[in-house]
Amino acid sequence: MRRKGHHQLSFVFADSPRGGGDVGGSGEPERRSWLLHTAKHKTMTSSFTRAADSNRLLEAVASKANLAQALLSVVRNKGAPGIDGQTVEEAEAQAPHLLTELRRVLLAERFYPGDIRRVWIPKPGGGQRGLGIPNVRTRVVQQAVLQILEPIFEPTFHPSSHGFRHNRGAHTAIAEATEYLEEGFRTVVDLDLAQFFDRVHHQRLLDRMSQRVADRRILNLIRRMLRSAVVMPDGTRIEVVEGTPQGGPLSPFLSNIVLDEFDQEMARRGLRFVRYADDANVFVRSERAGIRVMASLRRFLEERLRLQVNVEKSDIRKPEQVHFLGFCFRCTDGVSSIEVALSRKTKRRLLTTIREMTPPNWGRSIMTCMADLGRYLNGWSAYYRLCTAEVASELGVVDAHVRRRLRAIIVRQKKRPRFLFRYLLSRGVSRKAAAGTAYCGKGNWAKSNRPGIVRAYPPSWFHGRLISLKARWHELNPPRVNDQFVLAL
DNA sequence: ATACGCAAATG
RNA sequence: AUUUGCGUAU
Ligand SMILES: Nc1ncnc2c1ncn2[C@H]1C[C@H](O)[C@@H](COP(=O)(O)OP(=O)(O)OP(=O)(O)O)O1
Ligand SMILES: [Mg+2]
Repeated sequence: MRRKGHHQLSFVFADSPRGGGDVGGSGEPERRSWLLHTAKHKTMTSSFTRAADSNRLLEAVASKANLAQALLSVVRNKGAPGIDGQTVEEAEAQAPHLLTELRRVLLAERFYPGDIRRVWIPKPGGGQRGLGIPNVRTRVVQQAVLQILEPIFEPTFHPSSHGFRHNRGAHTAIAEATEYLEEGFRTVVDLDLAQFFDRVHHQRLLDRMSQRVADRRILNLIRRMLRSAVVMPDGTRIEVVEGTPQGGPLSPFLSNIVLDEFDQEMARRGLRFVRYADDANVFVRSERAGIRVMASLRRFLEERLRLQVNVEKSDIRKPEQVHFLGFCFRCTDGVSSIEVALSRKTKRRLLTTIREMTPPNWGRSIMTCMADLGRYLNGWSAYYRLCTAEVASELGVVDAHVRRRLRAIIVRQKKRPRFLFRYLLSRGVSRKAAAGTAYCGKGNWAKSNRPGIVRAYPPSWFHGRLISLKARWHELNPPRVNDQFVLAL
């Protein structure tokens, strides 16, 4: 029962103000420097109210420096406006006024968070994800709370929790998972929660926070923000009894507080696990153990934490079958070493985005296409660089595929076979090879692989103009020599 | 070393 | 929210 409302989608991701009427260049960099300046005294504020048992945490949250810092990061994120329509640019323009106003209203405990705007975006695996976009000013408050509470909770979170945390991420998570597999725990209990953020239990969360946070005013503030009603794209207003908005800067942190209880329980049972947000992988030695662990952990989650397990995503899997953070694992028989490989979904998605970014009917110049592709492939390889060397060698065929897609564009841009023939000659291809490409009588895709065009655009031509996934892997994986890292430049 | 900006990825 | 890569500047 999907509703219309897709037209609002573009609004959410509407990029910042390229076409906007910012005429007077006056003050644009000025107010930014004002923000930077007032955000500077961060060290002072955090020193006197760092302790969790402090009764004056709200003063720390509402300090000018902290609010300025919070506004800066909200502005940097360039998010969409909330239900009050205020954009991040407007908020930045009114920064001095906004900050004093927020400070006043927060300290008086009269901050009104306003409703949350619901926006539907498509999920990668099909279905729709309901984002909750709070007002910009509310996002600033959430960010301000985050900056104060995070240092308090962060040190007590479990080391096997890697999602949304400082100095942790997918790479540390995969590293830890690989360790467990190498130790011989080669059955994976993969647990994913259903609609995780939407089902966070408010009272449970606040109770757990109250064990560490003495200042009740902070808890009341968070409670009020959690209870914000949601306004659907069609205007219907819905009261909220559970969940934390997917789009609030504080939400990921709150979700870690909720699932920290789960981490402690798994640790208490002596389980080896890696958790990233609502995706938990538990490593056991046998399938029998896996079945037992799956059942008991599921009971714990559903009965104690009141969270529902997503039965479609959750299962007991062999390392080759898992899809964890985009990776899967390969156990070479006998040897203890584990290969980190691209999961099937990841491979498929890589190829489809390459295909989408290189349409045969590309209208602009081939160089802009290669620039776009380069940006994408560069970021892609930065993330997937931690796959093992064996996998990296397979990336060579992807590179070749990319080159062929680009050659197909070049071929098509020459419209007629005769033009292509002459163009190939001009690039120094022999008459025979040029004719074999231009007049082969096949389609552009077939032509893109023929010797004529390949000789006009050989791999060496692409070298330096377009990044190669395989080459990037070798650049990014630090070449190690005798326990010493060598850095060029 | 710090900070800003762009990009990719995970959830 | 976090991470990583690149660029710029002090
Ligand atoms: N684009 C996003 N913006 C903000 N939060 C997100 C985003 N994607 C994921 N999250 C957060 C909210 C989700 O509840 C949580 C877990 O993600 P995910 O498992 O993919 O979806 P889900 O748990 O909400 O639904 P599902 O039932 O499909 O598992 O991560
Ligand atoms: Mg989930």
